[in-house]
Amino acid sequence: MDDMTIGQLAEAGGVGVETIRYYQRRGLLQVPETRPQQAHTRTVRRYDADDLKTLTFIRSAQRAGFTLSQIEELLELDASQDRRRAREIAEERLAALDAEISALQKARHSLLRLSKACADGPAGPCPILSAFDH
Amino acid sequence: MDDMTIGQLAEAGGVGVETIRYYQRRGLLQVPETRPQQAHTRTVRRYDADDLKTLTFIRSAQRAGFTLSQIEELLELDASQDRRRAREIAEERLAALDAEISALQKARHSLLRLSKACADGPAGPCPILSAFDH
DNA sequence: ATCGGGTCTGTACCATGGTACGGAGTCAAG
DNA sequence: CTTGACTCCGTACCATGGTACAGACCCGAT
Repeated sequence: MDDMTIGQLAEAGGVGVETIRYYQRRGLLQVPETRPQQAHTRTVRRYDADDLKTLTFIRSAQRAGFTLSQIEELLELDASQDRRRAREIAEERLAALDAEISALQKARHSLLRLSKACADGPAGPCPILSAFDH
Repeated sequence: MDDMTIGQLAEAGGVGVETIRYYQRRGLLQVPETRPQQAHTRTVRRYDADDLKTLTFIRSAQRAGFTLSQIEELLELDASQDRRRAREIAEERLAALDAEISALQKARHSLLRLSKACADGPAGPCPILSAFDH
């Protein structure tokens, strides 16, 4: 888990190498120092379990609907331990999430009706354009 | 409701004029003929209730998570009355919707836990980075 | 000592879903 | 018959979240 190359980190996090570099460019993941080791210089960067944890967090937060900008803020809050703001953000997203969930559930109902209406056999209507007319 | 200008259609559909033109470019809304009227030519295009219905459908279908390309296909299916394919698409989206809903519900739980953990007062942890660790 | 595969840096490009703008034409009201 | 608002058309630009090079370099195995 510790001391990975970028390729191994990507693999472990289930993303592509380019995605990691992109997160680094955005400032979501920091770029580890390329510490010259012993006598001869070392130019490949190494990543550890903390980096993987951050990466995993980023992906989960994305799944929760946060944008990368918001995730950036969350990572800063984690560093600064600003619990008030953290809570605020969580609750905002929570409210948005509830709205999204109920919108999706409405859509789900409409699609279910549509799918039934368009059952096989030539009879009856298959009113695509009216599918969402409540 | 009938015989609107593009601005009125946009207003009625709750979108911007540019959005309508964009949908036209994408082929989701057709561009009405600029029928020369009586003696003097008429160059502004006119829209009717059917156009509004299509526009409304597009927005609803978007809310249901369809992409504009999929919506394009749905509009074609509506024209051709291909009920088998229509049903297929509806059911695919339905399955995706169920997956999305349950992902959002998981996220919701995580955020709820986070928001509670980050309650005011200095005590206890506020583990942002671990918020989604199951 | 060399070869293949991974890494590094920078820059370019992609899809999606719009949004903005310029310059010309048109339309209805005063 | 002019003015102001709206339309038309083309083209350019935007944000988001990546993805794809190219041209170096480095590193471990053979």
